[in-house]
Amino acid sequence: MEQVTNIFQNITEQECSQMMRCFQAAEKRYTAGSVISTYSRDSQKIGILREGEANLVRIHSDGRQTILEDLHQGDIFGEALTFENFDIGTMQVVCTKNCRILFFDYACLIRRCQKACTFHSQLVHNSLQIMSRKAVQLSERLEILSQRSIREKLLCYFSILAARNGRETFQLPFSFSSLADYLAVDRSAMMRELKKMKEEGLVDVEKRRIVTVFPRQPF
Amino acid sequence: MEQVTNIFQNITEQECSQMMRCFQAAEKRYTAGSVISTYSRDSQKIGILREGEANLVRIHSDGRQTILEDLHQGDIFGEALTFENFDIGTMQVVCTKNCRILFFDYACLIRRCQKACTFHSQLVHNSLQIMSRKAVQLSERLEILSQRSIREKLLCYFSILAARNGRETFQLPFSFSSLADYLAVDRSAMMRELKKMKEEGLVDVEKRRIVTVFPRQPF
DNA sequence: CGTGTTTTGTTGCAAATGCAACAGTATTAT
DNA sequence: ATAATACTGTTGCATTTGCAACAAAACACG
Repeated sequence: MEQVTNIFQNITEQECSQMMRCFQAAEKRYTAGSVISTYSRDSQKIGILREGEANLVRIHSDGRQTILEDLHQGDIFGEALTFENFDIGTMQVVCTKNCRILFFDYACLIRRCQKACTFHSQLVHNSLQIMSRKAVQLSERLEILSQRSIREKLLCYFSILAARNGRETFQLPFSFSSLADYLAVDRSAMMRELKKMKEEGLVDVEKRRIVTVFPRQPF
Repeated sequence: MEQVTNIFQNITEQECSQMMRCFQAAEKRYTAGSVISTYSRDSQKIGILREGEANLVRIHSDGRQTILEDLHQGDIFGEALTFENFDIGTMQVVCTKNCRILFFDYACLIRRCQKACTFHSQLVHNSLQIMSRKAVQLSERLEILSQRSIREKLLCYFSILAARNGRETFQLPFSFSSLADYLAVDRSAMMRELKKMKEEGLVDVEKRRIVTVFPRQPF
């Protein structure tokens, strides 16, 4: 089974452009830092991030704002998908890099158009896939953050990476500083703990190459 | 705009039963503790939790298992939705309470059936809604768990509840013990911090009724 | 090549947190 | 009504963690 990363996956270039006409899709460009606000009351648009990066943020009453999701290439977003039963106006999509975004009517996605495009169910399938993968990714990070200690967080994350790589050796996908952010812990405290773990022979770290030495299950 | 909590929302009883015949849907019952494992290779089923509670868990190679999602009434799940591009076999749905689950073919959801039911797009809409709400809920919890201190976690969660309720007073949706679990902190440490916050006049707590006293923005 | 910037590695110290344990209260079941 | 169970509130203590600060190393770039 193939991984769906793009909402247009398994839809040919030709079908795609046909569909875009059919959907009256429009592509827009945004510069880093700008806010996407094309939400009109009568026609709900959904956006597809073709290029760049953006955040879905909530603006709190006290002025603080928190990032609800970070959107990457291929992600879909829109009032119709996330803003429902939230105070619109408290939610925004903010570009963190220059973005290219494709908009089309949400109604087109869930309903077959008049021309009854055959690839329509593929589109729905892809949307569901993208959204469910996101849920799993979020749950994974939640699982890590709900560990109590730095050591447990590291081990939890490492075991996920190891599993993903199919062996007990793997490459860290980012710097130790970012790792600390990802685990939501203090960097120096994390380094200290990592050192201890090395000394105890739990892991082997050289550069960003990690070798986990998990104790065998006794059973 | 109405909140979608049920995949059959805005679909009449009659349409629903018609659709169920059309989909060859089948309802099954599971007792608390049992594992749902009706995933066959050729026909991908999705499940709808009509009653009860269940967890989507991953079984790690070291025997540990972690909860990826907890499923409640109205949630949808299935290999087609979450298990793709994961090692099936490492993922299970485990009932935590007695459950009533409705199964039908995933293909039916994304593709119109032969009889071209008109309420089909409503079904797709509902599915997308349920899944996107889940993503927002998960992000919300992530936002909370990425706070560094117990105090920050409490305040973050409280401000979400307050915003949700539209005022600075609200009711805790669960016990303090569960709250500690939700925030992934030690219960006694949380009680201690809560007491301090009361003493400092930051919050007012009586039973499960919380009144937040956030300092006014200066500007 | 040199220079400015980011990342890594360390440490002392104060504060926050988890753990264990216990008693009192509320809630539920029998 | 009574027993059993779950929840609340509290405390002492050891440990972990965050914070601040600094130096060395690695990297980026003109």
